Amino acid sequence: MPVTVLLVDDEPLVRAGLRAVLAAQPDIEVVGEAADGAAVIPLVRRLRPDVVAMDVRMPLMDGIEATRAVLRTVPEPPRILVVTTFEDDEYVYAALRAGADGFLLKRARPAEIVHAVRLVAEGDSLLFPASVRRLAARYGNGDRPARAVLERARLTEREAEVLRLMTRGLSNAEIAGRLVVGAETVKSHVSSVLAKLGARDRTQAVIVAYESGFVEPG
Amino acid sequence: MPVTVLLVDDEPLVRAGLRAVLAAQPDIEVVGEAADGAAVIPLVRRLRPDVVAMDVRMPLMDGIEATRAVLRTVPEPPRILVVTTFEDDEYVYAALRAGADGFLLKRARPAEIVHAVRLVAEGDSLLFPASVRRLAARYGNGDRPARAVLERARLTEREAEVLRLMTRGLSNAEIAGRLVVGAETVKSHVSSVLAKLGARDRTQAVIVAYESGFVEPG
DNA sequence: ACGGGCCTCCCCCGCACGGGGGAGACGCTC
DNA sequence: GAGCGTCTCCCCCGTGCGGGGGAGGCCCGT
Repeated sequence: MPVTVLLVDDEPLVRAGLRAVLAAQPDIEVVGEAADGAAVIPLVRRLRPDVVAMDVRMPLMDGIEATRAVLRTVPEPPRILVVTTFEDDEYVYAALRAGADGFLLKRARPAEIVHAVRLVAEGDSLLFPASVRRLAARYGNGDRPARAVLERARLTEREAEVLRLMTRGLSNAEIAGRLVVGAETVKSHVSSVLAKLGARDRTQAVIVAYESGFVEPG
Repeated sequence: MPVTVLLVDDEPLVRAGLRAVLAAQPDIEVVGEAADGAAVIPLVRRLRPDVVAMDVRMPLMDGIEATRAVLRTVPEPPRILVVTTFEDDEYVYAALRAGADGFLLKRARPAEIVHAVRLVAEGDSLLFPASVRRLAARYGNGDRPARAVLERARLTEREAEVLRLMTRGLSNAEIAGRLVVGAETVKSHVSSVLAKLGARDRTQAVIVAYESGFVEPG
């Protein structure tokens, strides 16, 4: 049973490119396309794709709104992979708050694109992929509703515990003391957390934890 | 004009100790004492201290509630320095959300105590003092209202900008690229931010930024 | 004219961090 | 019994990070 993907982008060229890259994979099937966010919901209901590759900038309804709409109205909604350009970086965090599961740069190499679709389809998050790391948002005056992204990041109990302590500002050594395990063990868990979250370092992991609602701040 | 301090702790011994340490300083004056949070508000209104050294655990009204009450009801409220024990670590973040300006361990050395009072009185924050670094909260199911602690942390424009980029997960080199300055310059600003926030590393700084409302997450 | 704050950049230095490997023990499912 | 995931710990290694200094230029207020 292949991964089914719905492409949403206002540029036919981009859709064609994505289709070409993804359809070349035996385990991925492009089941539909849409040119605007407004058309996404009925398509999702009908096609029930596993993943929606969602462009950010679109004429009628942008990707953020569309993401929010899909997640709010469709039961058992698909994973949302937001497709951005380098210029859209300010939308990254807004999209995360809207409930997106991953980000992908249009200029990413085909292998990265395929990888991202598979990852998100499997329930993992891809919040700071290598190609997005250089991005940063100016603001991101976002939208309140945030889905618990990390719940689907497949963190194990131990990893979640380690992440929680990371969000309290503890160093690896301090975490080791708290959990009464070796420092090498903590490093191991931290590495897993970073990989699963797509974070480069503990700071990015903590940011993801806050933005995704893993911790509730003031 | 010396710094005026109000001591709030249910243990007379602790009050006496704080009084002895602080009164020995020529620039610090202890103007009053209270044994419970419930007695704080009228005392603050009457004495108008610069700093309230507030214990966390107290019989009638704890330090968190008292902090919130003071900041809500008193115009031009004093700075709140929360005095904790090693066991009270779970209250640290709740206190921060309530609007506290700094934290201090009772077991801290006299010089550290004096330093903390001066820092907070000057408007700086002391959120991760050296003596509190080993602490960590389990949860911190806190209270929504959070005062903009960082507004009084005396960050310069540039420092605030650097902190903002830190909260977006950027490395020093990336920040340097964004601001079109040298990497050494960024390091300098980062160090200033860490010092002013009492943070040990950029991760703690980002946590403080989130907890204090410097960034609004999802 | 002088000081003070801010921004900029420089040096040296130690260390925690994170990547890339591997490996043994346990419990689970098939 | 074999396989898998989790948790635990180990190695090496590079480097980004942060502390500790310092220093020059700029604006601003007195």
